[in-house]
Amino acid sequence: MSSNTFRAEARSNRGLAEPSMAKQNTVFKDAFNRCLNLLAETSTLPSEPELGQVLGVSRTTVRAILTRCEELKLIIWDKRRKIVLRRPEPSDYFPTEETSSLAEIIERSFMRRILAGGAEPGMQINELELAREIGTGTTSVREFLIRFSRFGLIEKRPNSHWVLKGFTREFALELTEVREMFELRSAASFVSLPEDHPAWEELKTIEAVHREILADIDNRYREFSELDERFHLLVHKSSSNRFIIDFYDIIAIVFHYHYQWNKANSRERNARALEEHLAYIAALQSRDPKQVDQACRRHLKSARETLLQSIP
Amino acid sequence: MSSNTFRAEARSNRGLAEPSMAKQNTVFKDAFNRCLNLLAETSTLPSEPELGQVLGVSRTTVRAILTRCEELKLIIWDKRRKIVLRRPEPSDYFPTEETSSLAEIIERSFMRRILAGGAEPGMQINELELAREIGTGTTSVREFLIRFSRFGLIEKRPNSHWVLKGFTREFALELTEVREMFELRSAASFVSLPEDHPAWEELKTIEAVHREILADIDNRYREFSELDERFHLLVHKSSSNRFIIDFYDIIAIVFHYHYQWNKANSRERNARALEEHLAYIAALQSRDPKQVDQACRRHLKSARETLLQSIP
DNA sequence: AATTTGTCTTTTATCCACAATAGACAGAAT
DNA sequence: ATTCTGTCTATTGTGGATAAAAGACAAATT
Repeated sequence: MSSNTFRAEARSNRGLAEPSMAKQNTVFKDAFNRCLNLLAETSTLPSEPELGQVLGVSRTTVRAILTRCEELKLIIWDKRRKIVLRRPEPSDYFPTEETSSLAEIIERSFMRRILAGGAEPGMQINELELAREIGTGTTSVREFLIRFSRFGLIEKRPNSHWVLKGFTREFALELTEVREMFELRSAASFVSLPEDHPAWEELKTIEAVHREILADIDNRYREFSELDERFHLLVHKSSSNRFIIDFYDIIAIVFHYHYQWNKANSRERNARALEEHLAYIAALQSRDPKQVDQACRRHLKSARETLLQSIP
Repeated sequence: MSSNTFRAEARSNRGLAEPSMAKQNTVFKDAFNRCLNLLAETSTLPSEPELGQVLGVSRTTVRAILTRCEELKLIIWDKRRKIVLRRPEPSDYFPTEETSSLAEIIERSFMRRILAGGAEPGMQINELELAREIGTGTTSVREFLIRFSRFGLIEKRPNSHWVLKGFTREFALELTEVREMFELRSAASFVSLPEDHPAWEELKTIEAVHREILADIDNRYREFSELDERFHLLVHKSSSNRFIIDFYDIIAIVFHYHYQWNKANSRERNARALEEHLAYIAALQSRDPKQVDQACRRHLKSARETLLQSIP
C-alpha cells in the first residue's frame, strides 16, 4: 500500500543508513522502462540528445539509463556506439508501482479516499494525517491539495484545515452547467476551423475508433472512458481558449474516477454514448451549426443524467 | 526593496542567534493592530472567545494580543476583567509592512515584476531566484506559483522551470470571452432571485454609492476600482455556481493590477463605466431579461475595449 | 447551565537540506 | 560546421524540523 519504495541499487557515493530520500528517481525508472521497449526493436540506439528527445527527459537521465543498460549487459556503450546485445526481459523492467510520480500516487490515494470511503461533505482534511497515510512528506500533500483545490471539491480555511465539500449533487450540477456552456461554444467554433486543420483528421480517426469499439462492444466497452476524454478534449481545444481547455481537466478527472467508481450498466451506457458521439461527429463534419448544436445538446443532456444518477 | 523584515522583539524563550524563522507572526501582528482600533473606542474588552470572533483569530492569538497589551500598559488584564488604561498611540502599532502575510508579499512582488518590469512572454521563471529576491524560502514561492497558475499567466514544465505566458492580447481576449459568457448568464439568473433575497438590498446600496461617487467624480473617481469589483462579484454570485464565482477571482486580480498599472484617462473611463453600471443596475431592477442582456452586453463590450487598449 | 479561562496538544506555515533532474559549455568526433 | 560527448553547475522535488496558530478539554467562574 505504501509507496515508501526501497532503492534498488546502493548509490556509489553513500555507505549505509540512507539518510533522507529527497527525491524518488521515478523519472529515471519510467524512462528506463520506455527505453527498454525501444531497445526491443532496434539493434542500435541513437545519440544521447535524440534519445532524450524521444523519451522526454534530459541528457543527464539518458546517461543514467545508458549506464544501467550497460550494467545489465543489455548494450555495449562506447561514446557514440550503442550496440544492443540482447532483448530486454521482464525482469529487466522496474516494477510499475515505482514509475508513477509522487503527485500521481497522492492523487489516486486521495480520490480513492474521498470517492470510495466515507466522504461526508464538511469533513476536515488533515495534511499530516494524509501524508502519513500515503507515506510521504507534508510538502507534497500540501502542494497537491493546493493544485487540487481548483476542482472545487475542497476548500482551505487559512491557517487551519481544509474542508471537503464533497462530490455532491450540487457539485455535479455546477460542473455540468459550465461544461455545457463551454462545450456548446467549442463545438460551434469547431465547424469554422479551416479545412486543413489537423483537428479534422483527428476527428476522423476518433470516429473510426468509435466504430471499431461498437463493432465489438461486449469485449471493448471499457475502452470508452479513454476515448470519451480524447474526443471531448479535441472539441474543447478548438475553442483556443486556455480557460476553457483548462476547465476540461476538471471534467476529465471527475469522469475518470467516476467511471472507475460506478460500473453499473456501463456496457449499455457506453454503447449509448458511443452512438451519441457518432451523431455528434457527423454533425461536426456536416459543418452545419444547427445540427452541431442539436447533437451536442443531446449528448450533454444524457451525460449529465448519467452523472447525476450515480450520485445518491 | 526586499522585505526581509527584522524581528522587532527578541522572543523571551530564546537567547541570541535566532536560528530559523519558521513562521512569521503576521496573524498576531495584524490582529493586534486591529485590536488597538477596538481599544480606542471602549473602556473594557469582551471575553477571549468573543474577541477571537471579532478579530477572526484563535484564542491562542487573542491571549498573545492581550499579553502584549498588558506589557504596553494599555490594559489591566486579570481573568475576565480587561480594563482599558489608555488610548493607543501610533507607536503602539506594528508597522504595516509586518502585517501582510507572506502570500500577499509574494503576490505583490510577483505582479510588480511581471506587469511593470520587462516581462516578455516566454521568459523563464526561476523559483530560487524569485525566493532570494523576495527574501523567502523556496517552498512559499512554489506554493504561490502553483496557486497562481490557475490564472493562466504562467505554466509549469514538469521537473523544470515555469514559463511566463505574459499579459498579452490573447490572454485578455480569452479572459473576456469567458467573462462575458459567465456574466451574461449570472445577470440572467439575477432577475429570478426571490424578492427577499439580500442581493437586492446590496444592489440598492451599490447603486447609491455609484451616485455618490458620480456626484463628486473629480475627487472620488479612484474609488471606482473597488466598487467595480463589489458590483460584478455580486452579479456573479447570483449564479450560485462555484466555478463561475471562482473564475471571478481571475478577473478581479487582472483588473486590480491593471488599474494600478494603467492610469491614463482613468477619470473619464471610470465616469463612463459608472454610468454604464447605473444603466445595468436599472435593468436588473426592472427584472426584464431583455433589458438586462442589453445593458450587460453594452458594459462588457466597453470593459473589454478598455482592457485591450491598455495592452501594447 | 452556560461561559470563560488555564493548560496542553495538534496542525499549519515556513525554512532548510539534499538527491534527482535539467541544463550549460568546452572539447572531441564526424 | 555541425553534432555529440564529458564534465560541471543550477534548479526542482521532497522530506524533516520548528515557531506560529488553531483547537481540545477540564477546572473555574458567573
